[in-house]
Amino acid sequence: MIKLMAWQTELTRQRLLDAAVQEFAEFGGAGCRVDRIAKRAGISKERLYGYFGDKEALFTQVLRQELARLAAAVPLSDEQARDLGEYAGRVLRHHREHPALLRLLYWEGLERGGEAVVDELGRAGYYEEKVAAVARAQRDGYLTASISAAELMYAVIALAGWWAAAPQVCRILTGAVTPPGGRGDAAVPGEEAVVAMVRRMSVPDHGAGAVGR
Amino acid sequence: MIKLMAWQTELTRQRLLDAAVQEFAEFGGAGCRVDRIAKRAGISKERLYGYFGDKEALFTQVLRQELARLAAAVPLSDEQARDLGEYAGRVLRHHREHPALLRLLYWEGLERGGEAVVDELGRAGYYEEKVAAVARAQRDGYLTASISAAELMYAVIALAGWWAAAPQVCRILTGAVTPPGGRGDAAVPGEEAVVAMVRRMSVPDHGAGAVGR
DNA sequence: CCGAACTCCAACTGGATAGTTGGATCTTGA
DNA sequence: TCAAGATCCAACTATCCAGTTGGAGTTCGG
Repeated sequence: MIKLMAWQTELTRQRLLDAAVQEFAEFGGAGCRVDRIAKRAGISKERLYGYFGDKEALFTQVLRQELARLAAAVPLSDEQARDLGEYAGRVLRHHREHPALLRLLYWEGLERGGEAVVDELGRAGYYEEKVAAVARAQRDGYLTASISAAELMYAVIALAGWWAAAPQVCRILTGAVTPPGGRGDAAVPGEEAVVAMVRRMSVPDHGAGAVGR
Repeated sequence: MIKLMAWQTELTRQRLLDAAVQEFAEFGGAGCRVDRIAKRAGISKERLYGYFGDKEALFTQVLRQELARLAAAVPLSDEQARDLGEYAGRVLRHHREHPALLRLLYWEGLERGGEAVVDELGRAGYYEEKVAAVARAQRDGYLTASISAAELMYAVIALAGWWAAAPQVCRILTGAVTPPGGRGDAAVPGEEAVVAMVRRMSVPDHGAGAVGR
């Protein structure tokens, strides 16, 4: 008989995981503190080690779970791929609502980007699907063929998410210099602007484009 | 009489600073190790503390010096602002040749992005100049006016530099999944693609645009 | 009610690391 | 040749932090 896990164990585990996501997103792998995670979760450190083994394993777990979810978070059907700008807008909105995941992605990139990364094959699937959808939209004349599908996806992701990687530059760019000891807010680029930029860059080259008509 | 600094002191200092740039770029503020910096520089740790005080001060120094240089690195005259794509290409090339500085920028963004940042006012100047140049190019009809100058600059910087923030995603996007224990290379987007994307998004809206003709 | 598993907590260990110190050696200007 | 300051180096201290342990309280199934 399999143990039925009555009790709160699943909840406890989840609380720890959630706290870890927040902590890692805020401080990264090198800057985070196990004690802080436990305190944040309201769970004893002993439990954390009981469930996850060690900090490294917990980090890996967090990355695997959250970044796979992130890659799959904003779907892209063939239909939708015909207006990449709209898609970029949705990606931007998603990131704005879940900035922690975006930061997680960047920590992973800076701290471990050189090595093979957690669940690389699995995550690759999500991106491949989207690139393929874009390629089909190009083939059918809804998007320019003068830029590769992968590079169009690159542009979408970069434009929709760069602000979280360098918020200080965004603040400077928009002229919102942080004055007293105030915590400068995110300074996300305007959604309409991102939508417009991606549309303009991806629109078919001339004549009877099918997009928008 | 001012002390003339004969001796190698300036060189010693510079070696330490250079090593610190490399170390910080590689590991960030939380992950770097003072001993490693000293060893990398071939200078004793004692000297490092003699010159810079402590790790925090050294980090601040590195950020101030290198990131101000980075902001000023790729100039943008009014003339050049008329072809933003070409400018994006230059920025990309610069980043590709000095990836350490780009990583420095991202570490700063992730670790300290929320707070007011080193030399924010000084650095703002460099960006303001460029935004202003773009705005003039828009006013004169060389670039679309449908996207704000600041947001166009945002796009240029994001497209030219995002790859270093999330190299793992770039690797996945381009299908170059890291196989053995191999250190996956940077997977920088193609320069022509970036140039093309920025040109397409910034081209004047219709009719007698002055660009490229 | 009992035992097993869950939980807490505080104290502890061990290793890594920031920063210091003292003494030896070398460089340079006078 | 001398003094001052630059450099090295190895050892040292103090702290921080990951991970462990033991004991006590709690909650469930039976």
